[in-house]
Amino acid sequence: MLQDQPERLMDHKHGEIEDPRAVLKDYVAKQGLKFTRQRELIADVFFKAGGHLKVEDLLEQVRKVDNQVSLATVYRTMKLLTECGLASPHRFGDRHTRYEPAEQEDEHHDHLICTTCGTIVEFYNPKIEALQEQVAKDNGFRVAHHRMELYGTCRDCQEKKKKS
Amino acid sequence: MLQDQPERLMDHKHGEIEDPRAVLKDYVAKQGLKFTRQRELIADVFFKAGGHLKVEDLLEQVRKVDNQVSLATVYRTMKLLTECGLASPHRFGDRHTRYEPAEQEDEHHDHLICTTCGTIVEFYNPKIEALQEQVAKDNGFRVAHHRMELYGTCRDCQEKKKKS
DNA sequence: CTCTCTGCAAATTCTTTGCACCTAG
DNA sequence: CTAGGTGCAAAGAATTTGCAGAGAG
Repeated sequence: MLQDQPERLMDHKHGEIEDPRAVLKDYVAKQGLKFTRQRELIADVFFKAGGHLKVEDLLEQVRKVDNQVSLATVYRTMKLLTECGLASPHRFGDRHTRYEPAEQEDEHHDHLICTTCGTIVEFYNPKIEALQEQVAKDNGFRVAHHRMELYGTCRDCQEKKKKS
Repeated sequence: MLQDQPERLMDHKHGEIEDPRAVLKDYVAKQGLKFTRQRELIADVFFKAGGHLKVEDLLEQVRKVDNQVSLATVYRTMKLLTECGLASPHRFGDRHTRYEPAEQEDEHHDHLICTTCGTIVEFYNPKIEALQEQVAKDNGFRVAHHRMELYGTCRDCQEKKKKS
């Protein structure tokens, strides 16, 4: 099951925001908030990791550097990163919220998820995107965002299953 | 926000299982389980409602008939309906699990969701389905199921927004 | 210095579970 | 009769929040 596995993350990186730390610093300054040691650390860890992490995973990574950081601060910081457009929350098969770096314009992607080993692969298919727009239009909707997730078995897990 | 609104449900029905109550009765018998008053009632209410209900909504409906039924029983029954292939859980933007009648083979559909009024519209687009298969194949995945949700504003809410 | 942050623990929200009584088969 | 089911209340799990002391600007 997807539930509680150590996860292998995708090996492909998607378009990233130039300097997320700077964006955060700016946002924080403009709002009269503070650029704290914890926020810096959490943001750094998050962007280094590259995505699809549960808050708990993030905390674990963060604590390797500073084990005083609390879970609440990680939650609060991820919410802040979401507000300033640097991260976005996702929910896949399990009950945890996972964050990934926010997409740039035209950098949107969808997900392939292996329900056996938990691998998450990103993809982008312009034909599908176009058809989605069409479907929305046909139904009178203006689409703000969407999600598409294909759940199944990855190549490795298919082969392992054959052998056993 | 989608969060806590009274919801308007879709006005279109999709392919349904002939006699869900019979399927449940069968399943229950085969497993040495029991076909109780509560299970019957919950299943009836669920199939009459047609989908996208939160467990809480379901309980509310059920209690109109028998207000002794407990939330726990509704949870347990929906799990049972899921096991016997009559219902499937979904999670949209908010934090509630919603159930909808299970899809028949080739009766799959996806969702358009209005984030203003909560309306959910179902659709099916064979071209998109085919492209999804293709993408999966290209990535070495065998797809078991998928979800696609387009979030945006429905026609009515777009017009209301213009006026105000 | 001041106002925001942080860590902690308690509170919330949704969902699951243990248990004593109840009921379908 | 006798599993299995139900209602209730308590437990869990993920996330949020109140508060008093800590720290950024």
